Amino acid sequence: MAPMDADQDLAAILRDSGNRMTGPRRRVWEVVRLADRHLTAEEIAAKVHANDPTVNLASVYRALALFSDLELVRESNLGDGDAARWELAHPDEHFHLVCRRCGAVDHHVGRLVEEIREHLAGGHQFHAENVELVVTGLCRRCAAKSGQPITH
Amino acid sequence: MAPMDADQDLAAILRDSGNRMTGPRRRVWEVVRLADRHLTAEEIAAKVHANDPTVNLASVYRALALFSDLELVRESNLGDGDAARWELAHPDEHFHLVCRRCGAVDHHVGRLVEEIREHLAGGHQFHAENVELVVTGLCRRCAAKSGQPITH
DNA sequence: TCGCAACTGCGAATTATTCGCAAAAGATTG
DNA sequence: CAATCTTTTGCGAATAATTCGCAGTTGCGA
Repeated sequence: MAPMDADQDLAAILRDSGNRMTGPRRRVWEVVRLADRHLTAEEIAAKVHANDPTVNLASVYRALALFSDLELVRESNLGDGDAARWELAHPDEHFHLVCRRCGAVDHHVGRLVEEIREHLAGGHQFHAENVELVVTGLCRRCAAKSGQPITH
Repeated sequence: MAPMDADQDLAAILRDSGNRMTGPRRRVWEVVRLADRHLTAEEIAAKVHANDPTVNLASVYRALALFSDLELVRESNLGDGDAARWELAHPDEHFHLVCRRCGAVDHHVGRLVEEIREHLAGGHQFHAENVELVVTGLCRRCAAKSGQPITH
């Protein structure tokens, strides 16, 4: 998908939802779309600034909130309590493996989330919309050297 | 379990882990132990204040952090991004159903979390310690009156 | 090209949580 | 049961992520 197509797509989605295509939104969209992993708002802002240093952090937050409403991106709070992360809202359901020692976040695509949805669909008096599954523990590398002091 | 027993238990656990039994800790423990649902730090502090208004909010946070280390309580971030909630770390695995409209949090005990653990135990290069599953959507009551404006 | 609502940058406000520090209180020992 | 040593507390200030208010700017339909 060439950049311009993605631009056109975004412009169309925005227009159809009564919003405008703007510089900050285009820049944020580029960054999130090309990211290979979760990014915090600060990280996104930093990458945006590489192209256009005039874009404000508040506008990054506003763009992300809008994209989230439009279900273009997905916000997750990965348990560490601190900063939220954003990623492209691709259709594959997945969950996150967060290493409590080194902080690495691994995506894991599989049927698990679907199974949870199915489980909930049967009999539960709850209309599930969003399933957020975060597993914390030790990644392979950190499990290997377990016992050593934690250095962040 | 009479209050004094729980006190004794807490005192023993604290002593064995090289910590001291103190007034603030006892009060926070009482509140969390008797709570029938998740509480935020502010809510816990308010209930603690009913018994002893001199206990500081910072001490509530410190007590909760300690209890969390000792695996007496469990902290969850229920996706809304804002304040964390605490609950007793009972052995039943469970997950949370959060209504995005009225904010109600429902506990759900079942085999689901165990199944997730089993799923992860097989073949994944990750040592899972904590599974946090938060499902957001609409509770029965709110799903019924869906379409009406959201009033928090 | 005009006009106006939508959007932005800026800086200040909010809110949950943590920190530093001096004073207070538990445990331990004599 | 007093002395002491260490942990813990209360307090208020510091942090940090996110949001808000507002005046100025900009996208875009007419």
